[in-house]
Amino acid sequence: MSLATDTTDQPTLYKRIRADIEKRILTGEWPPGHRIPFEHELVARYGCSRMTVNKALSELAQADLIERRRRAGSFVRRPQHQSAVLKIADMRAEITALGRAYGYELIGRKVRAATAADRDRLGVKKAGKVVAITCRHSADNVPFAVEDRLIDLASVPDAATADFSREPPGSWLLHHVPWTEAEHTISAIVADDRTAEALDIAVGAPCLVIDRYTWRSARTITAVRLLYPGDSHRLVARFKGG
Amino acid sequence: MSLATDTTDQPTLYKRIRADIEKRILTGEWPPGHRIPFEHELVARYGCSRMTVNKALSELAQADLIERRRRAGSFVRRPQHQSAVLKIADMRAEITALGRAYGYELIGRKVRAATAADRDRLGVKKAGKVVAITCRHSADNVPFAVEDRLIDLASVPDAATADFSREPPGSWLLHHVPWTEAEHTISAIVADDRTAEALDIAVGAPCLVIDRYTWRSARTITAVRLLYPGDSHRLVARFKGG
DNA sequence: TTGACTTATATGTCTAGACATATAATCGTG
DNA sequence: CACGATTATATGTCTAGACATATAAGTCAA
Repeated sequence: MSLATDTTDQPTLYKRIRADIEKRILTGEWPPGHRIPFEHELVARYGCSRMTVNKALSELAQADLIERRRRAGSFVRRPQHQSAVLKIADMRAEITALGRAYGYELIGRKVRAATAADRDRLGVKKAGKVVAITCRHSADNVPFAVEDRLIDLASVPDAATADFSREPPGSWLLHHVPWTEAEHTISAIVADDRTAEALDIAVGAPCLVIDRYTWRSARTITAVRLLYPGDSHRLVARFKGG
Repeated sequence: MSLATDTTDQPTLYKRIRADIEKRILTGEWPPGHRIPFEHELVARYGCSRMTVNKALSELAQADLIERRRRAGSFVRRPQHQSAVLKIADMRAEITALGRAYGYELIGRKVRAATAADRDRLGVKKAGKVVAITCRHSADNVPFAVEDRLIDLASVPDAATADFSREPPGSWLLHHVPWTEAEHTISAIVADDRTAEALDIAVGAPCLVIDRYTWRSARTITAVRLLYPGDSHRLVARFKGG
């Protein structure tokens, strides 16, 4: 006998249970520290099997909204107020999503033996060959970002012969390297002469910097630095509220 | 008869299945587009019930590593190379995590009727009272960030009487507002006179800006702008690789 | 009071089924 | 050949059990 199934069962049962609990947490009805009803109580309330409420609670635990402790129960977690999910979209997707025309231009490309600076930047010890690429992304023919990239040819030999004059190296890598992990570092600088010219901004104007370091199973793939005009571009990160 | 359970079963079965598949994806053995064995095949391979492999695959789907399509099967997804999880930690936690001494200093605090600019910043229509707070966070007595915050008193009446001279408003809110959602915007500016003085940097030096807008169930709580010296501070975002 | 031992219990995982549902593939028909 | 109807099938959800395990709480002795 399911009593609390008032809402039309458009979503599935476990999703409704999850949404139900989530709502109570987000509205503050169940504040941090509050004990969620035990699984057997929810089973009784929703008139379903334990596996169903378990699935709902497990997902809430995975989303860090609740904490589950054996023998003790499930508790609303304190919000990690200041953590966020930042989505740095693919450059083309990012620009077209703004309803603007994407443009790409290769500025420089060079294959060379890795210098000490290159090795340091890629985080590799052994000497080897690398490709250094400089290019520019634009939106409606206005410079949007300049990209300065290093690809380790020991990890991605094909990059030596790839044609980056039409396809951005980021897109090319996305299609040629199966799966990667990455670390981003965000900082700010002021534009030097070269940057100012490339982005068509004033020398001394603020720039947002994203350094991305990418690897696959402990093997370095690429290191890239993206420079955005700081006053026009914005990264938006939305806290995952479920 | 479980054949492929070679590894010692320290973790649980579904976790081993998940890790197994994840490894093949991350190493590139199963590239994007590759079809994962059907559930019934995995059931046979691991000698377990369907619910167990289903749990493993569901979690991989939730992590966006695979895509599941009815009748067709489960497929390795193309890596969303450039999306990332950015963790903006609590200021105190962030600084102490760096092994540095956290310092806090209230610069200004004022309760006032919301001006048009305040309402715009908070995204509210009706006039009401707000608290405006300016403060500074430091690491080892060196300025780390300046904070400029607006709290909507209609949502958080207690903030009118809270003592922000010792406790940073961020921490106070964390303990007094049950659960919130937030949106972050990251940009770069150059320091003006006031900022330069507060952060003890040169006028014209780059600054990283984080604007955070926080609400709870469609109700505005606070809007805050954090300014970091751009060359010394870095936000690190790690791609979730599972 | 303190520490070691025991017990009760909530969660964690797993099973062997079931029916629902979306859709790829096939089959027929015009 | 093109297009609509049918069918087969993989996933999605759910059940009613089971045993494992961590641990809060209670018990008892030093």
